[in-house]
Amino acid sequence: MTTSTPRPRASLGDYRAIARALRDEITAGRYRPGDQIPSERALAAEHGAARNTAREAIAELRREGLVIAKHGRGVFVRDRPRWMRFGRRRYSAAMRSSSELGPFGAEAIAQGRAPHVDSTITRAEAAPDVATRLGIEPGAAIVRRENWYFADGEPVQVGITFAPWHIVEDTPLADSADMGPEGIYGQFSARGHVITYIREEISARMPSREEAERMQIPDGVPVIDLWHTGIDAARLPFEVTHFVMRADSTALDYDMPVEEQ
Amino acid sequence: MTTSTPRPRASLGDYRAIARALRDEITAGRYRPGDQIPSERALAAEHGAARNTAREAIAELRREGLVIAKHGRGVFVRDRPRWMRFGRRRYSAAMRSSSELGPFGAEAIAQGRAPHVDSTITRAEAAPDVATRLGIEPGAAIVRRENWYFADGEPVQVGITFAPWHIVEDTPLADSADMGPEGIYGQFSARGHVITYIREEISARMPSREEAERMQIPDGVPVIDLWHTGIDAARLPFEVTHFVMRADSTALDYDMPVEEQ
DNA sequence: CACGTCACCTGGCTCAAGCCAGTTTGACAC
DNA sequence: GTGTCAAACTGGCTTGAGCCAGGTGACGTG
Repeated sequence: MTTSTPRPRASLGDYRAIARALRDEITAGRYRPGDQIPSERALAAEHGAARNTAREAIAELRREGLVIAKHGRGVFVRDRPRWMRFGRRRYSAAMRSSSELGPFGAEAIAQGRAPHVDSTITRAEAAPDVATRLGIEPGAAIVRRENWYFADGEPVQVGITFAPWHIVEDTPLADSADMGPEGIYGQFSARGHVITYIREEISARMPSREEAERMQIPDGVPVIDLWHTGIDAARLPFEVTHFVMRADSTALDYDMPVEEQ
Repeated sequence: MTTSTPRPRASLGDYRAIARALRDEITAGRYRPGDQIPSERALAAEHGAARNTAREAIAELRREGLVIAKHGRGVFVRDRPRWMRFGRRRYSAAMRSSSELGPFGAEAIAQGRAPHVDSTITRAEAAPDVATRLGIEPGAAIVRRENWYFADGEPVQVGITFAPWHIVEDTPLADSADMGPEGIYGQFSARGHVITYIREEISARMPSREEAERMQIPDGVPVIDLWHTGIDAARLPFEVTHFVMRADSTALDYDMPVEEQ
């Protein structure tokens, strides 16, 4: 300690107060999306607090997803990303034939964003998660199709599709990224599996560190974790897809009859 | 500074390293749910770091939802909460008549947890959010039924139901918590609105500070934000409910036909 | 004009110290 | 035995210092 001053107990020195002040200014529109907020050092001076305290206030706003810090550049108010909505209709035949882009591309364009998909296709063995949903034995041969979906160059969701190998064998499903004009469900149709019912299991959680890095998810943004199962007219599951979606830019939207079909 | 020692740059002094070490011990089962992990001071000593650094490591684990800190007592490994699943069936007539508890109570009991609901019923005016979903004018008279759902005494979700006043007038819906044996949808049925379709708009986000406090949501746990609309056989919406659910203990589970009914 | 380089910003992280407020525990008085 | 109260723990928060690394722009040199 420099001197033995009893530390005058700073006037307000509360990181929550600083956070609140900033939050208010942001929500009031004094700082707009993309604007830079004062630096940690400036905030500290302004509030008569230590830099660490200002830093803690900023950490709180980051956790809330209000701001985003860029090393060496500053802290900026987050853009409220545009929402992309997905629901039951993305699987309908109408959607399928109306667009070469698939449901993701169609929604992206509807939101004025440029879609782009990266695919990696491999053969694999069914993990228990997948096997139970497909009604097959764990370890059975499957195809694994990992798709990264980008809007305006930003990754917004990943979907990993699994299907039994005996269904996809000798079709583009087994090894090609190009699903033709009818998309992936057109290919399954051609093999006799018309998507008729879907099951969607939805939860949310914080991304793992790895997911946060690969999807460039800022602090304070959760992900939607969605297991989708495609079921054919014979009530047999033929495909499951595990989606992980940025929750700040994705909403799910379902309408359905209440009673059993 | 006490002296002008050049600070020997701690051996590892990385909060991420400490966090990783702890995380590994937790996932490996060395610390089990409910166990107390070493105190901030002990961790710091153990790793030859400053207490602040150990503290930062713990903060990371809290954000990840792995541990929970109790002031004055210590830091404990979180119990993995049991999941409650909700889906389309909770609105079905079968569910309605089978249980006096409603879908929440039924699911809680299925999970071996004791359900409990707190209700506050008021008359209000429709906010734009609500009005557009109900297809009425903003500001129109509505009933507002706020329900807090508890499992084993812990609040796990809130649902605020809104319905037009002209529908609920002179029924228990307008002012009573007791919905009778058929539950809330039984009451709507009696007024000519049989729930036939539902629309569910789902997203996820971090809880606000206030929500986190009222629902006792630990750090690092997001919430599922669900707008539910009840639609009758004439395709008219008669009720909307805004749910906020702890995402670490709630999953949504829908199965539905792909095509329009 | 192009290109480097360097000062000066930014946030990221750490340290060592200290005060405060909850919680537990055990010694001591009654 | 029962109650009380203080000591010794816990986490919560703050200070002010310092080093590091990324980013930017002015300035100077070729």
